[in-house]
Amino acid sequence: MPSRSRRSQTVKVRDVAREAGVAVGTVSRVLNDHPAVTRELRERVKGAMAHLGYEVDVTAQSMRAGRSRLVACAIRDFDIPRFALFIKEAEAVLREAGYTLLLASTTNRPAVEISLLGAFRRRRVDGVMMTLSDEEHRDVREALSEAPMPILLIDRDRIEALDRVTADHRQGARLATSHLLGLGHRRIAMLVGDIKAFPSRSRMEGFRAACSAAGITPDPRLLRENVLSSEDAYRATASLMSLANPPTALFVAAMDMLGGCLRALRTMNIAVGDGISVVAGSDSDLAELHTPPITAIEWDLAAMGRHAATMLLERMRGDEIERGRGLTVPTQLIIRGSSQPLAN
Amino acid sequence: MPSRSRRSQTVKVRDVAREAGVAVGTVSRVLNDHPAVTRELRERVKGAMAHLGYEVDVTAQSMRAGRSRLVACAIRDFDIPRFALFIKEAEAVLREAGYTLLLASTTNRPAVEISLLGAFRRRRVDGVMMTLSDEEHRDVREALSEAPMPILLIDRDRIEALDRVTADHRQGARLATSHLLGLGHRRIAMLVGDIKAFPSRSRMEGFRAACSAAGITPDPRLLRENVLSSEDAYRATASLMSLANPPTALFVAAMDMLGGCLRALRTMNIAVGDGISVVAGSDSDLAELHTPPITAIEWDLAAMGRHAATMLLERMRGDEIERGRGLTVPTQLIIRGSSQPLAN
DNA sequence: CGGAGTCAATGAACCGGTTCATCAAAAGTC
DNA sequence: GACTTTTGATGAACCGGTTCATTGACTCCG
Repeated sequence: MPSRSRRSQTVKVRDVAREAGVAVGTVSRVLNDHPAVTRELRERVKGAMAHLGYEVDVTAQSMRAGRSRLVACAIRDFDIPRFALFIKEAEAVLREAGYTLLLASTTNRPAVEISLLGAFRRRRVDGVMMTLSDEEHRDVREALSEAPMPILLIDRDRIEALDRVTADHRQGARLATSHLLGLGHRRIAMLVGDIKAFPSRSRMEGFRAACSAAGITPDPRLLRENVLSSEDAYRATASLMSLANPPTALFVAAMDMLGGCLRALRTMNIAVGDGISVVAGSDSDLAELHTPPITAIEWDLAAMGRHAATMLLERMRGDEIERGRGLTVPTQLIIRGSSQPLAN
Repeated sequence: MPSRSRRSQTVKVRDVAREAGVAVGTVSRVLNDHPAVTRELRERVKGAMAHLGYEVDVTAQSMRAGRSRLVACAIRDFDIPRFALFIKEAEAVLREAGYTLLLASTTNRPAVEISLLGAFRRRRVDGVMMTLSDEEHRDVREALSEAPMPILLIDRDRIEALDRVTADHRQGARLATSHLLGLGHRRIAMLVGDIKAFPSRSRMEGFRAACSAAGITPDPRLLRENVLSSEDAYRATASLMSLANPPTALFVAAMDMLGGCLRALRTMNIAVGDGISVVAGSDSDLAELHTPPITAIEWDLAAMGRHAATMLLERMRGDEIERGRGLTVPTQLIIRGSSQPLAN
């Protein structure tokens, strides 16, 4: 059937009403399961709908209702493998509740974040889950405060007015660092991502907390920030291992950067575990199946996705809830062969 | 500013028109860059918009225009890491063209696929990119043929009327199999996913083609279909290696299944390369950085995403193009240490 | 039996844009 | 200078649902 003719002959509430011999308002009531319709009419209307092959136009519903049943998710970059778990679970919860997920990537740029917020607003999106490249950015904060729909932050914590779901990166980094210190390491290098964002910031805090608890002052030359890609991790690792006094342990604290780090060590012929201890900031098949397997920090991203969607749904429902609720999922350290006692 | 009061005082075209002292039609023209507006009025209207903080309501536009500027992407399961690359690139191309991406997962079930098509239609989605669990499924085919918007298939090839973007899995599998045969292997086990879907089907074809070219008849006990998760791969590998006459080479031809396979081999203390040769159906950090590194098939998923989005955009534009265009990206074999000559 | 109250059903108005028939003014033509 | 054509601007009608004031029928109660 050619689409042109279909379009012109789509069935509307009026047609259903005529077919069933009722008013359009009654058809609308049936569509929305309004109780004030007699069983008989309800059946008749449903029969007419089935007979004519009627389908509601969600656009028209949205326009009148002022809500779209769309929820947007904007994250830095959704080719981060484990992050897909978050999205998957969130989508499942949202779809269950009748919402459809809109996806966009911010590429970690404030300007994109702001323009996306505008696009979501123009689409009358009912709720937003997102990360932010810089929580202190003036224009971003302004755009957030002007947004008419609820916004939930993913792994960000600095904007008190907004709900958020975070992982306890501070704790994870503290565990990892203490573990390495307990093995005798003193020269521990750390690779983190954008220090303006909560995850890297709190990992750094955890690292420093563990160091100072052990009475150690970290060597600033061993701390590398802004490691945002696997290539960055490669370069940072190569640079660290070329120092006159290289680290004895490497804490690759950013997500999904382990590959670049291991690649550099392999290129330089440095044995993991033996030549240098390695701890990864997030778990993966790679960490688990590497030789030796890599000690890693782990947390439940699927649960984060579920919680995020659930909290956002509550907020969209307009329940009277205090502003800026936070939920934190715990992190844990999985100790494997890549972290070894310091030789001699 | 409380959101309730905002909602009631949103600025509309009427307000802009009044402020600028023009008709609503003129405001609409300015919004849509219609040429028949004098520079002076255009400026005045834009000034009024800026002054009042006007923002179009995309919902209202969609309703009148009959199109939503939404494109839906539905795939089996978007926690397949490398697949995220496809989505990322597709989203970038679509956003550039003014479209927003809707995301949903089909969980590989025909019923879900059909219901999603309904949901997309009700939302007046302008185009769809999707995978299918079973291209021969009657109800799915019917739902596809009744869809009023263009649909592009991702890595599926059986529905002639629809555009498609595929990878040359047949070639990849042929290369991998020939490589193993060339190393002397005769008992080659193969793990594939759902044989009803194009990727697994064509991988199997490539495998058989390579075997028969070498005059070899594959042992059916070594062919395991329906390996859909890492756990399935674990079980299949364990079962294969427990055979009285186990394979000497393992072709893990499904995407992202390598982890489960390697886990099983490690549990059973079978050395990769030495005890058994392994070839992976898709590349990954794990394949590259494993000891020994894993020979793998590789193709450009980012390019697939770009092509898919571009082809769909052309189709949505209504260009007069022949139906059912297909684009295939090549596959190649990256030979690494996990595939070794058969001992003795 | 009359009046209040309940309930189902009605259909016009509305949501916020776009479209298009219509018109006035300016430009072009002879 | 009169007539045609072009161009810019107008605003009512429309897209396809939902909402709500109104109506008519029926129930309840004194």
